Parts: sequence; structure tokens; C-alpha cells
Amino acid sequence: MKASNMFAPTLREVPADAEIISHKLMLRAGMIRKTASGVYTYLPLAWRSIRKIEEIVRQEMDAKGGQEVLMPAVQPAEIWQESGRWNVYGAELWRVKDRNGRDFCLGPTHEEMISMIFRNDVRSYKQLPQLWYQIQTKYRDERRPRFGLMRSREFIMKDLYSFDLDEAGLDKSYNLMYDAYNRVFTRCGLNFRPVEADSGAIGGKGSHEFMALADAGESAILYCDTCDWAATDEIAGREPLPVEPEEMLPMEKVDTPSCGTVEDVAKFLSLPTNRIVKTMYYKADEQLVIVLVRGDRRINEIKLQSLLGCNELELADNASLSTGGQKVGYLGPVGVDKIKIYADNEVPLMYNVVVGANDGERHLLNVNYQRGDFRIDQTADLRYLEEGEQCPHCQGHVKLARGIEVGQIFKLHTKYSDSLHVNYTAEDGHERPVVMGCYGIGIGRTLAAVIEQSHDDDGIIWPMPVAPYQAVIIPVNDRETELVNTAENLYTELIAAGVEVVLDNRQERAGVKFKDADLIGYPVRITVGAKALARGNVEVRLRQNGEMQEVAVAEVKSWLQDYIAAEIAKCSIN
RNA sequence: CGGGAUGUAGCGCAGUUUGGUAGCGCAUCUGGUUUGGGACCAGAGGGCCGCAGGUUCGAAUCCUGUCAUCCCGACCA
Repeated sequence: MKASNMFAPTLREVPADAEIISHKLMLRAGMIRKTASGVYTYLPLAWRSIRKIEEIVRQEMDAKGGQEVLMPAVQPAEIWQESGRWNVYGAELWRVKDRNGRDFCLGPTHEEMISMIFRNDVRSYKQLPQLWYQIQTKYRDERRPRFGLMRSREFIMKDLYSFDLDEAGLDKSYNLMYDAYNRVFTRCGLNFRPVEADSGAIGGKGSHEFMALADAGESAILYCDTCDWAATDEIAGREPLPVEPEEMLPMEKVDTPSCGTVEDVAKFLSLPTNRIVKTMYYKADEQLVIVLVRGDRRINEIKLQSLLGCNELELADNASLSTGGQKVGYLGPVGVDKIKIYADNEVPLMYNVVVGANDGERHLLNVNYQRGDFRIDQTADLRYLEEGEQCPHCQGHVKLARGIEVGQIFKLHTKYSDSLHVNYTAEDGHERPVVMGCYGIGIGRTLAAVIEQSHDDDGIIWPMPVAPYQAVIIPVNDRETELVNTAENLYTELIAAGVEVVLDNRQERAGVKFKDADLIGYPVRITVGAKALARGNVEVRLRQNGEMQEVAVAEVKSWLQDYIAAEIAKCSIN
């Protein structure tokens, strides 16, 4: 590619709406442009990198026996109604109507579609297992698109679906994908970590997320500083630690004026926050429930929602509380009889706790569940694990990091085969539901994650396997024909050798070309200048560390080929 | 969904308070000088001031509505 004709509109200034580094750099390097909120056009440089990531994904999927298909982005409402998700998915499902008013959606994912295909054409156990995948544009009408390709409404995603005879087959498929994902992200040059995860709206039990570690990440992950346990904050939890028994003191009601929060109460009573029990009213599908948690803990609404099995969960507003004369900040479980009470596992073990008195600005001291002071209908792990707590699996301690979710793998079991009646005929002649798994990779998000992890003040530093081009040749002065000719010849030779190289033949001063080269992030820069050329050399500079060396013109091709091969090898497994 | 902010040239912004017919930097084009880290001089082109309505002799500016974009929050009792 010659830069004079390359469409890479680099910017000196960043558009004001870019917030994180990868978004800014992709805009500045002329890789993407915004078309609407959360909808982007991929310009040539971004598209080249995207295709490289896709290719890595294809190779690793194929290596596990995956077969690529392409399904429609537009899906009829009927199949979503059949699975029940038309109503469950919520506002993020991008619904559209055709000219006749028929309902469709732009697919956020393709479980329904692929299940239909399977249902129509696969009958026998002899045809299993199957691993089908697709790479395509998907849609989620995000409540708040942000951070460029990181959280967009239209995005490119690889989804693979596995169909197995039984759980053992699913485990095998799942493990194949677990391995494939490690290979994919390693080959993309990412610093990542697989973590135990919640399966969310897609459903099913058993899931890992692949997290690229980055401060700009939207997910929090907890990991052990000693063993290799790691999980998202959404599901991380542990059994309560044993509590020292105490003498149960008589319950007492005290005035606690203007103490609206746990911190206020703790301060007012000179007690640590872990001696208090928080009482939270939630509205779960319009049903009021109470949730109790230790004062210094945070309720994990994802855990709560999956326990309650409700579609919508929100904290109750003041209006729905005031009926009983209760006051936010002074709520408690004592004396409550009509509302179901859920408690985090730690709560029933606690002695002499403080709770709201449900009586003006007062709290109750020395409340003991074990004495029967209040009722709990169900206990469960309902809180977030916090940094610094003991690891759930060893004596180590929990650390917190941020990550970008670039992939997730799920065991769906028979969730969709049951609702959509996806069966096969087993060896014994009976119909059985097929056991499914699904495995996603956010292609654009992976690209963003790479940049997020690999850049400096001047621009992007591409890992070789996903760089849009491997090298750039810069003749330093375009009036000197010897420089220009050498650069041209080198370019022709490298192209013939299969090197992905750009010749920056623009009528620009050297400084402009250097700045653009750094911004775009070509891994190797070949500078053709008079001084070195007098010695028969060109300068070769590495983007990743700025190292510069002279290489004889005749040696450049083999030098580059070696370097590229070595860099790609650095990002490979085995 | 709630709150806040912003929409003026491709990008970044000023002008709005106090209404008088639109400006700066970068980018673009032309000519010249320059040529190893975003050059300089001279000139030029480019804007329905988000959109719609209203007030006014006159609106980027005031009023109403609407759309879009961005940020923060989405309840810790």
C-alpha cells in the first residue's frame, strides 16, 4: 500500500466525545468513525486488524472441529417468543417491524436461530457432536453505549454453539473451547485471565469469562494472590467465616436521630459497621421483599436476582415503604410479618446486632436471630466478596483488578433444547434434548483491548499478529531520487516477499510521516535516509521499544521476515 | 430510566450574558520558500450557528418545543 493513496485520515486533535485511550487512538489513527451513538464504521486500518483477529479465531475454531456458518442478523419475533426471551430480554433487544408490521429483532445472539437450524435438520445421535460458529454483526440497544468499540450497539462477534449427546459431551466441548480461547487471546497478544463467571441473561450454569486486564475495563474481577482462583465480582463469594459466640444481651431501643446510613449509625453508637445489619426493601417483579446483609457488605443484586428468579429487581422507592410508617435508614426485620425476608449467609451467625426499629428515628440494639428476635425465610450468598477477604479456596487473600470482557463461554445444558424442543433420537430409540453450549468472542472489543493494553503517548503499539500492516518505509526526503528509488525498490521487493508494508510516499516532511507512523503503530519503521544509505544501509526502528539499527539494503527483506516470524512466535502457544 | 452538559466549517473551540447578519487555530486548495520528529510566507475555498415554531424592523444570541451527542448516576436503608 502506498500512503499517498491510503485512506487513513489521521487527526491531530481528538474528537471531544472520546473518553478512553483505545477510542481516542482509533479515531486519531483514522481507524474508525462514528456513524451514530454506538455505531461505527471501520475504515481500512481497523478492518485489516479486525480481519486478522477473525482469522486467528477461525483457525482456532476450525482446529477444534468448528464449522463456520452465517445466519441472519434479522430474526423473526416468533422464535424469540418460543424461547420466551422476547419478553425477558428487555429493552436491549433491538426490535424492528417490517412494512407489514411484523415483529423482528436484530439479533443480539443466535441461540434461537441455531437451535432452529439444528431442530430442522439434525435427527440422530449419529450426527453428534456438532460445533457450529459464525462471525457476524450483532446488535444490542445498549442503555448507554460508550467507549467506542468497547460497548457499542452494533458489534462484530464470534459465537460458537456446541451440540452434544449428554453432559459428558458438553464438558468435552466446553474444555475444547476453553483451550481454544486461551490460544486465541494469546495469539492476539493480550494479557488476559479466564475467570469464573455468571451466565447472565443467556442462561445455564457453568461459565468462564476471558478478561483482558486493563484499567479501562468495565468489569471487576477478584483473584487470589496465592492460588489460581479468579472470578468476576458478580459471582465471587465464600462461606462465612466462623463467629465467636457471645452472650446474648437484652434487646434495647435507642434514639438515633439523623442517622440515615450505616456509617451514621455506627458513628453515633460508636460501633464498627460490621455490628449492624442492613435491611433493604426490594421490589422483585412488583413483589416487596426484604434482604438483610451485614452493615459493611454490599448486596449483590445479580445473586439476589438469580435466587429470586425474577425478571426485574429494583430497590423499593420511598412511596412503597411509607405505607407502614417505616422510614428509610431506620428499617429492620424485627416484627415484620407479611414480607418475605432473605438474608446473606453471614447474618444468622451474628450476635447482638443493631437494626432499624421501624419506629421513627430509632434503632434496636442487641438483636439476635439465634434467640428468635426476627425471622429469616431463606439464607444464601447475597453479597459481594471484597478485596482483602480470605480466598474461598485457600489461605491466600483476594485482590481486585479491572478487566475487559473479551470472551465468555457458557454451558447452556438443555435450557434452549427444552424450551425450543431441540431433540435427537438416541441409540435406544428415545428422543432426548440435545445438550448445548455457547461460546462468544467480541471481535471489536478484542481490538480495543489490544490497544488499551499496548500504546504510548505517541500512539498504538501493535502486537505483530494483529497489526494492520507489519512495516512502513519512509524515504526521508522525497526530492532526492536515490532515496526515493531505494524506498520504491525496497517496497517492491517486500511486497513480492509477502510482507505487509506501506510505502509512505506522501509529499510530506519527514516529521509528519514519523508522527503518523508512531500513531498508526506500524511495528517496524524502515527509514531511508542519505547518511545511512551512503553506507548502503537503511535504518530499522522498532515501535515497541524505539530500538534503532542499520541494516544493509540487501539484507532488509530477510531481516524483516525473521523479525516478523519471531514476533508472531512470541504470541503463540507451543 | 434519573440528573447534568453540549450542539457554530472536516477536527478543536470563541461569539450567546447586553439581539444588528459569523470568527480563531488545525486541516483542505493555490503559489513560493523549506525538507530527519506534526515548517514558513502570501492567498483561497468551506457554515440554513442541530431541527421546528414563536417574539422582534432584525435572532447563533431571547422564548417554547423537539432531536442528537457526551458525561455522571441507577438508589446500600
